[in-house]
Amino acid sequence: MQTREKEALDGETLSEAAYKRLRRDIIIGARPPGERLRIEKLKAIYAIGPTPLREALQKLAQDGLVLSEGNRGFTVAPLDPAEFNDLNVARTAIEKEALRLSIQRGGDVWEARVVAAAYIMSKEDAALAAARDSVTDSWERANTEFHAALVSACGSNWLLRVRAGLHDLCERYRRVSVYQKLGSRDLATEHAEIAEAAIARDADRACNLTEQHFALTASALAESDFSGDGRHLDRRTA
Amino acid sequence: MQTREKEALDGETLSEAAYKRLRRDIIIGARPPGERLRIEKLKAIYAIGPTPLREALQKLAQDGLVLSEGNRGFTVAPLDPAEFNDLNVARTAIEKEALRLSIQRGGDVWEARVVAAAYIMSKEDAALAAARDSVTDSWERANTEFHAALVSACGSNWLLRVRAGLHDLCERYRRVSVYQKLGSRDLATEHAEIAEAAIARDADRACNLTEQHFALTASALAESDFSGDGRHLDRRTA
DNA sequence: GAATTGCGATATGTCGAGAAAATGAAGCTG
DNA sequence: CAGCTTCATTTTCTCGACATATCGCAATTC
Repeated sequence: MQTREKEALDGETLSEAAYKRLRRDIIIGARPPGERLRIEKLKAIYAIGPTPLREALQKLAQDGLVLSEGNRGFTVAPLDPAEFNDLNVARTAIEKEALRLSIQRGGDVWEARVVAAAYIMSKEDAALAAARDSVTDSWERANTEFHAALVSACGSNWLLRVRAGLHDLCERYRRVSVYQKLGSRDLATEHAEIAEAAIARDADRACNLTEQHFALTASALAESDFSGDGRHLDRRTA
Repeated sequence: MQTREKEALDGETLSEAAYKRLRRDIIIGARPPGERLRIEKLKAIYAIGPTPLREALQKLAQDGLVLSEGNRGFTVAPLDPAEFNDLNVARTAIEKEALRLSIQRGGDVWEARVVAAAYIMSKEDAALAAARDSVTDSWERANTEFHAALVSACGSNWLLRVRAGLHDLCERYRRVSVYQKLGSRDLATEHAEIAEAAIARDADRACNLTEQHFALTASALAESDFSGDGRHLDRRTA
């Protein structure tokens, strides 16, 4: 009886724990793009031995969040506008297909989840428009759930898995972008319209809106000049 | 496209070597679906220590070719018809989008590559139709290159990366399927028509043909009863 | 004075052994 | 006889230390 609960918490291997913690730290920007990830340093920070750390880094490299060079160690993947466009093309294609399938196949529980996510999202969008400081984490959570809810009924776990991976890769860019071009966008309306079209089962409209939604983020980001060149910059302004 | 030949071999990490060898062995079926991958055993087979092996297995788990369970080791991912359908939905969506973009953006070198790949493919298709025994490897290579050539000009490295991953996952299924339902298909014509439509810049037709092409493989496989249950492990038969 | 080359220092990659966990079987209890 | 507990075996996971490769620096040579 206790075993189950303890397993879920304690039974996690250090390798998995390191993977999750590193992943999160990279996505939120705690480990800036281009930073070299030396094992000794990470060992001190996370209090984990070299083996689990290496395993975590290999997995992250497979995800595309970390670059692994031959015998030259690991670095946080740099942030490059060109690569984001690239990434966005792939993400948009997958999101549209998943959305179309989801609208086609979704039932009551799907609708309910979308409605609930849209409700939260509207609140977060409003909060973000008002004060753009401490909202990020909860806004990102809401945004993630909002889009995840929309495609959740698509019926293909692999489509969802790929989508989730690309979503996470984009999140790093998004966290840089959202602040900068915030004034000129009406995220609340964009999100509301997408949800509305999805519930109304208007797949074409929902897909078009989503495409525009992603494209706006992409164009906003194209103008951003985040210094993600690959040089190891130690600190960034929070 | 590969890097320097000798350095790539000498400077290659054991971890990478193990990854490549295991990956290939799993895809071609040398390590059957459901097989438990015990470290000690692999150590003996590949003459590599536990650490590089574990790193390779973690990466393969990230790819979806291997399942990694908590403290219970690794197993080759089972082959399940339902999952193949799932996989095929994702693959079809991505392939179609990449193909559309590629047809739109491809230039002379792209056309040349497609023509060349189609030429090889026609020969391999003919050979496969004639004698269905030892053709597999070269046929698979041709098939891989054929479809890769078609989408190569899509302009998004991430789209290609995701596509390649799904392609590899499907290859295991394909290797089981192609033989069984071979008689009822005309692969040569299917491939030729796709290439023709692509060169003619008829994106809609090329996408539709590709979708059918994939769907045929999927339906052929749905009837196959490969024992990918995870049952027949390396357990000695009583 | 510039380029090269050899050497030292740092970091990465790999191995073997030990700790933690799971599996399976025997023994005990009701 | 069934179900639970206990214990031994097997396997996985983690750590520390060694071997190997890379990078920076200084000395040497043309």
